[in-house]
Amino acid sequence: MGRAPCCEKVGLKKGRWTKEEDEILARYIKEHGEGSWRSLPKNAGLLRCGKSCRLRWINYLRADLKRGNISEEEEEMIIKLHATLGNRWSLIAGHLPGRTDNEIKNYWNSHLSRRAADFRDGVVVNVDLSKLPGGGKRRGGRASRGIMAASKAGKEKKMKQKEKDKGKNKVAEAEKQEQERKEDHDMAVSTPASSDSQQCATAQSEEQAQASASGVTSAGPEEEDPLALSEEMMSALLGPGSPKLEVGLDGSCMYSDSGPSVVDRESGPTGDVAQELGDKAIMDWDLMGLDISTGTAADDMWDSLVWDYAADMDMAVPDGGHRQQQEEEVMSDLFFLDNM
DNA sequence: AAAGTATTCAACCGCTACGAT
DNA sequence: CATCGTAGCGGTTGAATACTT
Repeated sequence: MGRAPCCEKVGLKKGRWTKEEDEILARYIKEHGEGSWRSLPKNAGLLRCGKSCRLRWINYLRADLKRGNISEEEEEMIIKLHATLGNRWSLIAGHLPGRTDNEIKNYWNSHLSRRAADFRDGVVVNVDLSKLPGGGKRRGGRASRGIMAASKAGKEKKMKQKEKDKGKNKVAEAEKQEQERKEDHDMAVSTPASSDSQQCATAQSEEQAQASASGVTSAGPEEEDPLALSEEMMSALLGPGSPKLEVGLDGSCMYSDSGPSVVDRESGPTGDVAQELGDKAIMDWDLMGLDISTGTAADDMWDSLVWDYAADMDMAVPDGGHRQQQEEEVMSDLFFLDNM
């Protein structure tokens, strides 16, 4: 015997909520409080299922919801949290007061995932958009929120368009530099993410690429990298009361002893091993077997990230067949590049 | 101005975890 | 322990809309 449906579907309204329905729901919850979603629509006189009511309340009607565009800070937070938590939108939303999981999920899917996907393979392609069919112009489609907001005023619109183009140039410049760097370092090829188990590495790869794309390595001093790995951000990721993270000269992440508490070396957030060095605990971030070596200064961390592909394979993928498969993927990527 | 296309986002759907019985 | 009901989560869908041609 199958389970009874969560709500009586017959005769219930679906689709967009009307203003009247919103008012009824909001008024009812104001009087009776949240909960009992199954009985709520009946009691409130709504022709909706409880699930729909709950969703409408949580995602739209709650008083503490933040309206308006996602700020740069929030966007940065989402990116970092997603790199750590994956698609656990409710958890991510928990770190962003006033934002719902649905909103964040939508924002990710429409704004951020594509950006991430562009760099997912770690193979950054330098493409002259002007040489593409149509001169690389977009063929229709709704503008992003930022552009939409700017389009409210004609002058602002033009200004925003300029900024947009500037951003494109910035990305292209970063890609160009990345390409040059690749030519300089034959082995500096990042690994394509091939499974969920490499999500952390993928996230790292994304961040690397995004940091690159945002001008860390090429932009002038006026360009502030919105996606830079900040100490505050990482500390926030580790939860309240966590010590600050510092990036060591050798690429290891280091907990500063200035933090309010000492991190249990056995249960670091994502690090596999912690070792004592003086009065500091140093985390060697394994990152799912991907070795990351950095340059000599933490400031240049992203600039000088080197993904030692061969070494990774030896260490992380002992299985010969799997290794060969991944090597083929990389070769495939390179072949694709050659034929661009 | 109309048609075509891309994008956004509210809402739905299916699944699962968890508490109650 | 098994079953049921509920809440919550993440994936997906489709209408609305913006933009280009």
